[in-house]
Amino acid sequence: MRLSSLPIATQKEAPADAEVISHQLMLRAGMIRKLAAGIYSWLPLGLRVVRKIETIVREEMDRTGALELLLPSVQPGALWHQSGRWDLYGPELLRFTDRHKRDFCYGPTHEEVITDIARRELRSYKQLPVTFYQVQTKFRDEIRPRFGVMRSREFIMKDAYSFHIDEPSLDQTYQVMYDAYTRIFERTGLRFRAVEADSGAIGGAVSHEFHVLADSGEDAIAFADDGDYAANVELAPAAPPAQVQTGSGAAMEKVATPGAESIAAVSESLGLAPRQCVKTLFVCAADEGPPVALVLRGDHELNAVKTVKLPGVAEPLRMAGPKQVQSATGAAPGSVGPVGLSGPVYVDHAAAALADFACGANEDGFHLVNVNWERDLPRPQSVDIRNVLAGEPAPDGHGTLSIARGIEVGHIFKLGTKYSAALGATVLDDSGASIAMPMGCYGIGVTRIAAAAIEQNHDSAGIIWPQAIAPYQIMIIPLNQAKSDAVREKSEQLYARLADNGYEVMLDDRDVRPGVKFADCELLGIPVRVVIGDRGIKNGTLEVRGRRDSDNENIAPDELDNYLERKLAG
RNA sequence: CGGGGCAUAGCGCAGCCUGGUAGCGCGUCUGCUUUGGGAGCAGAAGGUCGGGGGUUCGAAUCCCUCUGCCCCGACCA
Repeated sequence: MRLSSLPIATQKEAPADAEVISHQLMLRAGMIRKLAAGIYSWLPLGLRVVRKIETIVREEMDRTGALELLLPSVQPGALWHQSGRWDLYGPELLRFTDRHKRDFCYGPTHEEVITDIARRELRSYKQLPVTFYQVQTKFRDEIRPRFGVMRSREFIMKDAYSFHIDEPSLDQTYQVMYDAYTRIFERTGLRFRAVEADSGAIGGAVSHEFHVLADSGEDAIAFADDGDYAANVELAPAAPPAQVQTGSGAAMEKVATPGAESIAAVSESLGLAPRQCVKTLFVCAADEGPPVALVLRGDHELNAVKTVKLPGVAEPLRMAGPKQVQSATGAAPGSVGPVGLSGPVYVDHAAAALADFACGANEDGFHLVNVNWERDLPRPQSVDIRNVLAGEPAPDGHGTLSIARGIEVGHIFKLGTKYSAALGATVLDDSGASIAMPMGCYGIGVTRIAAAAIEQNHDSAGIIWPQAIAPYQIMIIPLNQAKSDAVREKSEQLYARLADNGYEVMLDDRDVRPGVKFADCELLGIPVRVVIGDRGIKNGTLEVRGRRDSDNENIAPDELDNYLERKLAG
C-alpha cells in the first residue's frame, strides 16, 4: 500500500471525548471514525486489523471441526418470547417493529436463532456433537457506551454454539474450545489469562473468561503466581480467616465521632486500623421488606456478584437509599452498625472473626468501640461477600493470589438445556428417547480485541502492534525521494520485492518531511520499518528498526530476509 | 436510568459573565524555500456559533425548549 494513495490523514490531537488510550490512538491513526454513540465505522487500516483477528479465530475454530455459518442479525421477537428472554433481557435489547407491527430485535447474541436451527436440523444423537460458529455484527444498547470500540453498542463477535447428547460430551467440547481459545490468544501475541467466571445473565453453570491483561482493564482478576488458580474477582471465594480474634474483655463503649462518616475518617478519629473497624451497608430486599444489612471489615470491599446470590437480597443488587437506612437504623449511613439491628443481617467471614471492633452506633455522630460478637450482639450467620485481596492464599490451597486488571475478550459457557428445553430442541438417543440437547456457548469479542491489543501495547509515540494482527508488517520510508533518483528506485524495488515475497508492506511515498514519516510509522505501530536514504545507499546498507527497538540497525541488503524472518516470527 | 457537564471551522480551544466586527493553534489549498524526527515565509479557502422559540433596535453571548454528545454510578464480548 502506498501512503500517497491513502486518503485518511493521521491526527496529532485526539478528539476531546476519547478517554482511553486505545480510543485516542485508533482515532489518531485513522483506524475508526465515530458515527453515533457507541457506533463506529472501520477505515481501511482498522479493518485490516479486524480481518487479521477474524482469520486467526476462523482458523482455530475450523481446526476444532466447528462449522461456520451466518445467522441473521435481525431476529423475530417471537423466538425471544419462546425462550422467555424478550421480557428478561431488558432495554439492552434493541427492539423494533416491522411494517406489520411484528416485534423484532437486533441480535445481541444468537442462542435463540441457533437453537431454532438445531431443533429443525438435528434429529438424532448420531448427528452429535456438533459446533456451529459465526462472525457477526451484534448490537447491545449499552446504557453507557464508552472507551471507543472497547465498549461500543455495535461490535463484531465470534459466537459458537455446541450441541450434545449428554453432559460428558459437552464437557469434552468445552475443553476443546478452551484449548482453541488458548491457541487463538497465543497467536494474537497478546498477554492474556483464562479465569473462572460468573456466568451472569446468559445462564448456565460453568464458565471461563479470557482476559487480555492491561492496567486499564475494567475487570479485576485474581490468580496464583505459583499455582493454577485464576478467577474473576467477582467469583473468587474469600476464605474465612484462619484465626478468630479474642477480646480483651473491655466493655463496649459509645464514642462521639462527629463528622466521621467513612471508614478512613472513623479509623483516624478512633485511632484504630481500618481492619479493626466494621462497615455496614444496606441493600434492597427482594420482597420490599426492610433493607438487608451487610457487615464487612473496614478494609474490605463488597462483592456484588456474591451478595446478590444471598436469600432475601433483591436482584439486581441495589444499595438502599438514605431514607431506608434511616428508618432501619435511626441513623444516617455514616453512623450505622450491626448492634441492635432488627432486620436481616449478613456478616462477612472476616468481620465475624473480629473482636473488640468498632462500628457505627446507629446514632448520628457516634460509634461503638470494643464491640464483641455474642457478648454485645448475636453472632449472625457469616458468609462470603467480599472481594479477595492480593496476598491472600489461593482458594485451591496452592500459592498466593495476585490481582491484575483485565479486558474480557472471550467467554465460554456450559449452558446446559436452558435454551434447548425452552425451544424444544430435542433429538432421539440410542434408546429412542427424546432428549433436550445440552449446549455450550463460546464468544470472542473480535473488535474488542483490536482495542485491547492497543491498551496492552503502546507507548508515547503510538500503537505497537503484535505482528500477528498488525495492519501491515513493514513500512518502507524513502528519504529525500523528491530529489534522489537512487532513493526512489531503491524504495520501489524493495517495495515490489517484499510484496512479491508475500509481505504486507507499506511504502511512505508521500512528499513530506522525514519527521512526519517517522512519526506516522510509529503512530500506526507497524512492526518493522526500513529507511532508504542516500547515506545507506552510499554505504551499501539498509537501515532497519523494530517498533519496540530503541536504535536503528544497519544491515547488508542481502541480510534483510533473515532480519524480517526473525523480527516477524510467530 | 439517576447525578454532573459540554455543544463556536476537519481536530484542539478562546470569545459568553458585562449583547454590537467570530478569533487562535493544528490541519487543508496555492507559490517559493527546505528535506534524517510532526519545517520556514507569503497568500487563500473553510462557520446557518447544535435545532426551534422568545427578550432586544441588535443575540455565539440573556431566557425557554428540543436534540446530540461526554463524565461519575448499576450492566457486558
